Amino acid sequence: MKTHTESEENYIKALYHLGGDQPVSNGDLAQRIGAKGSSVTQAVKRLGQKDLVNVVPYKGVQLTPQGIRLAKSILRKHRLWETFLVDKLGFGWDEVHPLAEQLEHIQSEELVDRLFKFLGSPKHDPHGDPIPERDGQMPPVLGQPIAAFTAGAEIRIVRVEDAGSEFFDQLDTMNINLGNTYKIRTISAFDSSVELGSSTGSFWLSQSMCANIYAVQS
Amino acid sequence: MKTHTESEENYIKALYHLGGDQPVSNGDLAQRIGAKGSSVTQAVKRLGQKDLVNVVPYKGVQLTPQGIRLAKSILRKHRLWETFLVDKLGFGWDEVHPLAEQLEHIQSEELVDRLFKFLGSPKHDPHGDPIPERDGQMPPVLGQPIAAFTAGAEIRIVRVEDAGSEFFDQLDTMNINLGNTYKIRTISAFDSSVELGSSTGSFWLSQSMCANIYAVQS
DNA sequence: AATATTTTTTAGCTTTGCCTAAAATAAAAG
DNA sequence: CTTTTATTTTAGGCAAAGCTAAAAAATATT
Repeated sequence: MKTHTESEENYIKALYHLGGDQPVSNGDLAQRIGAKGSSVTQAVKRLGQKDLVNVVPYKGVQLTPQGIRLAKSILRKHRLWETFLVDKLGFGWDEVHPLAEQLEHIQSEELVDRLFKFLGSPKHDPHGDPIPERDGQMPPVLGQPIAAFTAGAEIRIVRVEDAGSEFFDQLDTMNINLGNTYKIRTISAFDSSVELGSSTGSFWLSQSMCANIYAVQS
Repeated sequence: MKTHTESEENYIKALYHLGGDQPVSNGDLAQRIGAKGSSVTQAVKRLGQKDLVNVVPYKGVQLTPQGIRLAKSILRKHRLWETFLVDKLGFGWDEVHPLAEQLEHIQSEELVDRLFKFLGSPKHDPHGDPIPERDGQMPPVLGQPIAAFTAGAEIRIVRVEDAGSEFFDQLDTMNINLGNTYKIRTISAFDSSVELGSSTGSFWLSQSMCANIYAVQS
C-alpha cells in the first residue's frame, strides 16, 4: 500500500464523513476541511490521479472503493488511538479528538495490529462509535436516541455523538458515562425533555442533550 | 511554545545528535538528514530566523539554548515512545526506531506527561539510553563498554548502542538482553574477544559486539 | 427564456522543502 | 604562496498545499 500525505488523508476522511460512498460537493468539502474552494479543486484533482476519488467537474467528488478502504483504515486508527488515550492514559473523552487526529496519520500496519490487541480487541471507541475491523468490516452502530424509548424503559447508555466540548462538559458535570443505566421516569409532553432515574436519584435531560445520547434497552 | 514542522524538528534532532551544543558542518548535517547540501543551507537559514540555531556561513551551524531545549523535548518523546512500543506493545528493540521517528512529532505536552506516568516514570529507554526529563535534565548515561572490565568481574548489561539491525539480530540470537548478568571469564589477548559466563553456560563475544554493549559492575 | 445569483474552476502568487548546476569560499597540496 | 581540491552557497526549478481574484458553469428567479 502506497503512502499518503497528511493533507490527502484529511480529504479522504472528510469525504467519508460527509458522503460515505456518495458524491460530495466542492463547497461542503471546503467547509469541512477549512480551506477555500479553489484549494479543494486542486486537492481532489491530485486524489483523482491516485484513483482514490472520482471527480466530475462542477458536479461532485466521490470516493472510489480504494478511497473507502483508506478512509476506514484511518478511522480505525483514529478510534483505536482514542481508546488508548482514554482507557490507558486517562484522558477525558472531550480531550482526545485533536490528539487522535495527529496519531491517526502514523503509518504502520504492525503498530495498529498490536495496539488493537493491547486494547483488548475493542469493537467500539470511548464514544461508543464502531471501530472498523482490519478487513474494513464495521461493527454495529449502537443504540437509539433516548427519545426513541418510552416512559418506564430501563436503558443503558452506549454511545454519544460528538456535539462539541460544551456537550461533553455537560455530560461530565451530570456524571453521565457510557455503561450507565437509568430508568426513564417521565417524558415531557411540553418540551420533550426526559427525566432519568438511577439508584442515586433522578434528573432531567433537555431535548438537545437527549438527541446526542444513544442507549439500548437493558 | 511555538509549533514546528516535522522537517525542522528533524534538523534540530540531527544537529543535537551530531554536535550537541557544538557547531556542525553543513556536509555532516546533509549526510545525516539524507538531503543535499543546498537544501541544508536553506533549511538552517529558516531555523536561524526562528532563533533555534546560529549560522556562520561556510563555518557551521550551532544550536541555540532554545534549539537545545527543543532537541531534548523531541528526544524525550522519541525515547518514551520507544519504551511504550517495547514494554507495552511487545515490539523488538530493533523495530521501534522508525516508528518512534513518526511518533516523536506528535504535539502535546499533556500526552507526553501522561505517557511518562503510564510507563512508570522511566529514566532510560529500552536500549538503556537516558530519557531527558521534563525540565531538560539528563539522567546518567549508564555503563562502560565491556572491554573496560577485567576478567573475573560480575557485570550487568545496562545499555546497547544502536549499531544497526544486524547487531540487534545478533543480540537476539545470543539471547542478550538489558538486565542480564554475566561473569567475565576470559579476555582474549589475541583479538580482544570476551568469554562471558552465566548460569546457563558460557559463550564468546567478538570485539565489535563488545564495543556496543555497556555494563556495570554488579 | 433571460437574467441574476451561487458555486466551481482557472489563473497566478506564496511558502516549504527538496533538487541540480554553477559560482564562491575555504582548506590542502605543491 | 599559488594552485588544486573540497565544501558551501547562490541561482533557478519543481511539487504540494494553501491563498485571492477573475472567469465559467450551474442553479434560481423573475
